[in-house]
Amino acid sequence: MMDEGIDRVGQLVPAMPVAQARMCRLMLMLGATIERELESRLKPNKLNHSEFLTLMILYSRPDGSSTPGELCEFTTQGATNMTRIANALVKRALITRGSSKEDRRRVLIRITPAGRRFVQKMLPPMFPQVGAMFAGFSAGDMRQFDRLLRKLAGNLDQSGGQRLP
Amino acid sequence: MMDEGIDRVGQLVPAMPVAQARMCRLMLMLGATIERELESRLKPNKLNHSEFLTLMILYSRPDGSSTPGELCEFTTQGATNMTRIANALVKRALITRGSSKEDRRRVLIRITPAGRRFVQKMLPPMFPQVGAMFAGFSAGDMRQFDRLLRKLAGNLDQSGGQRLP
DNA sequence: CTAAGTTTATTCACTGGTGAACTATCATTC
DNA sequence: GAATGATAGTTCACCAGTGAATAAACTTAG
Repeated sequence: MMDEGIDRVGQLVPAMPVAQARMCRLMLMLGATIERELESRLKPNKLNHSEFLTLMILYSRPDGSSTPGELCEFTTQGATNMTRIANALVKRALITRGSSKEDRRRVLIRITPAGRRFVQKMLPPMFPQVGAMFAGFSAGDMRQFDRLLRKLAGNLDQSGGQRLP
Repeated sequence: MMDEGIDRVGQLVPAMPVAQARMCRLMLMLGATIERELESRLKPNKLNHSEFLTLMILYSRPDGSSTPGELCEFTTQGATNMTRIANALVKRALITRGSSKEDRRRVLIRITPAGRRFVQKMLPPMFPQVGAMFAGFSAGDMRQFDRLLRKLAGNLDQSGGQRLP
């Protein structure tokens, strides 16, 4: 039903790269679908996607700590939003916020033991669905898919990385 | 840099389907990246993604018309937001809003000649980048990628489609 | 025909995210 | 060692999207 739309636009505007446009649209749709699915799983835990991602990054760190700036970089969030995320997670006692000794501008964010327990409890129920997403994917499919996604990511880095004023 | 994070979480929580989780995260990242890229292209035209999509659907229709409800369905937007989108596009005279004769609850939305011209002018500058996204993709790659994306979409429809109370 | 239920769209209050301005600290240089 | 400039975070005002409540029109059953 989306394909027909793109085809028809391709007829009206013949210079359009139809196949690529279709892929692009597919990626956008799938990204949005997965995001909705994820958020619906997070909602019972009263987390949104960025809060979850932030918490997971901290969880994945051996020392369980980071700074707002670094978290912004890894989550591709603005600093403004990271402030709000940190506020929310601090309020729930999943992380702590303290100031660094060496550089008093920096804020040190650290996951708490309660935060770790929270993650360990929250993750497993999501596994079945993550598995189901890739039902019917052979080992070769997985390899191919990984390769193609990373190739696409590389191309996007190239063309999007033209950011020097 | 993301892979290490997932690997480490996989060590801490051994039941996790690491490969699938990685793909999932990749899809989310790519979806977000493409969306950002698209929106940065749309910004000079003072459109956002949903407004663009709405306009393109109307453009793709032979008669250039639809209703808010139908547009909600195709754009996966809430009715609330569609009202706002229509307001914005009407204000710019890219679409018109009129009420249906047969069913006076329905609102008829129709793209204007100015709207069509606008689309025809706006699209071509985006083509080079859409092409560049898939630079280095062979014909086989494109076929594989399409196949895998649609398989994934099918699986998501299955598990997400459990919506009957 | 009318009462109850359904569908279609809008309004309102709220959440999530962003850019611009601001504050505080650190680094550099004259 | 003050002045200038760069960095890290926060605050504020705004944009985009959502759920719940509402209004208007249609449908159906008695």
